Amino acid sequence: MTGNGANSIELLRFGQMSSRPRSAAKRSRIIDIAMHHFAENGYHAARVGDMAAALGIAKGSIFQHFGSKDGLFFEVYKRAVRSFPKYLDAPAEVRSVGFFQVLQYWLVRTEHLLREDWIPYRISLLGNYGTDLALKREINRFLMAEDPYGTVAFVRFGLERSELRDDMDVEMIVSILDWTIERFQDALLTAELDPGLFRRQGELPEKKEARIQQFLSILQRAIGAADPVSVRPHPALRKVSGGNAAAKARG
Amino acid sequence: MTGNGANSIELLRFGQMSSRPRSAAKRSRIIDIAMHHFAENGYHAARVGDMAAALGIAKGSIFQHFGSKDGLFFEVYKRAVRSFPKYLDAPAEVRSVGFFQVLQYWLVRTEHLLREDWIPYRISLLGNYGTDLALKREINRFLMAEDPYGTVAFVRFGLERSELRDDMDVEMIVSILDWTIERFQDALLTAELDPGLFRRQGELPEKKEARIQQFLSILQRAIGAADPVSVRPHPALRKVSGGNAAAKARG
DNA sequence: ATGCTACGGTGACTTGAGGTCATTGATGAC
DNA sequence: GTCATCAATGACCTCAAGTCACCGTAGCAT
Repeated sequence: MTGNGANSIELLRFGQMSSRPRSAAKRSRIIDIAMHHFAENGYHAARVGDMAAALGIAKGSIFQHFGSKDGLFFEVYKRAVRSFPKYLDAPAEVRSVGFFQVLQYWLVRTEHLLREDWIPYRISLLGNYGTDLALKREINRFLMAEDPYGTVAFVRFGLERSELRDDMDVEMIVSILDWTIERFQDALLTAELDPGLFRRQGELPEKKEARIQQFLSILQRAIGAADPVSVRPHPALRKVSGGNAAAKARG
Repeated sequence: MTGNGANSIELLRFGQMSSRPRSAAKRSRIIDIAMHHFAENGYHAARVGDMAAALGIAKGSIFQHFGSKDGLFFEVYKRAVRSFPKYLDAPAEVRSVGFFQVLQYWLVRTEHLLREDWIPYRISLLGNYGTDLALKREINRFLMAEDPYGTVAFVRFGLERSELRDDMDVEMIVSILDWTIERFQDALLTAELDPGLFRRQGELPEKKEARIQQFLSILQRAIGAADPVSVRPHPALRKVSGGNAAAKARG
């Protein structure tokens, strides 16, 4: 490489340098290419050697940075998952309608997000189902520690608005949400991405809409407050509901 | 091996012989050992060579029978999953109480079943989360085709007794049940078998009971009929519109 | 400028597990 | 007793993960 000096100056301009400037930049490039390879070929079929070749570097370099293929994938997974929006990133006008409106917003949009950018989604699928139990344990630790979708904050949001049952542990609601949303999304999305990977749900687009509404109504009954219309007028956090999502979903 | 003749005679007594008697018996023995190896070491760490050694046969034999490690694992998985009880295998007196009683019965007992025999459970965990997307696709095809837990029949049972909402597709209820039960069981069980693999739920035994009750109540609200007390023995059992479930949910 | 040091990059090498196949040996039919 | 069939064998192949001794360069001290 000839332009090293220029290179680090350029890096400086992006403010990417910490103590190990070139290291960080290179790691990032590796993760980027690796993400494509994993997404396109799956975990096992993706070869570290190919990634190195695509980057024009030696295979050993990758191992020096990430220790192992698992380690590399873990970094890829974290980046992919962090690139997803959090629940409360929904537009303010949607948030103001309420908890279940936010859910609906994301369920409907997931498909569009997927089409724009299927790679991170595929990575998360691999991390959830297609690698190895040891790695999955790390992944779950990460998900619990970082809560990248902001599920906990989202549930608190719903609780503050009295839209969720307050007679259960927060942990329980969070788990239920995480589980069902994840599976439902997988079922919606993999129909096209990986046909046959999950119990098929609504192959037809218009059916898909109906499924989402059904699913939301189920969730609302499951974890929603008993009477979502009568929001107790708490002086401090009085957010008058714009109605309950399930009622709207029907109409 | 010396007792081949005696061996096949013994097999005859069990009526296990089809056109390929020794083949079937050997396949079975291989699957048995393989199940132990997979369960104890995980999918990747389990070595086909070790299994062959443990069986006192050549590695090539195993490949001749199953084609590949994936193929072998698939057979192991099928056997493991088929060894689990179906929902409606619950005792008649439990069944007669109703759908959710059956669910509770199994949730409470799962732990005991696990302790008696953790190996098939571990295999199903591997199949669900720890192998490879291509294999997982096969597994899901199998689960859909065979419905080894009898979820569909179980849901029909609940519908016939008017204990489940009849305003949703059966498919949807089945999916919800499959997803949540699987994840809930995983969360309950892996706390000890694979610490850190799932969001922890009830580390303490007495908490575990409470979790099960909470979980059941959630499920009941989600997919249960609006008024579970009034079980109407409808002769024609179809389309008894139960009114608005959410409104009555608080009882 | 010059030598020194530390560190990231290199690629040939090792390891080791999945998978193959020509050969062998046993089984059952005639 | 002979032969055809087919499963069992184990030496062999392939191929990708992972290692390591060496090297070149950057940054520093003199």
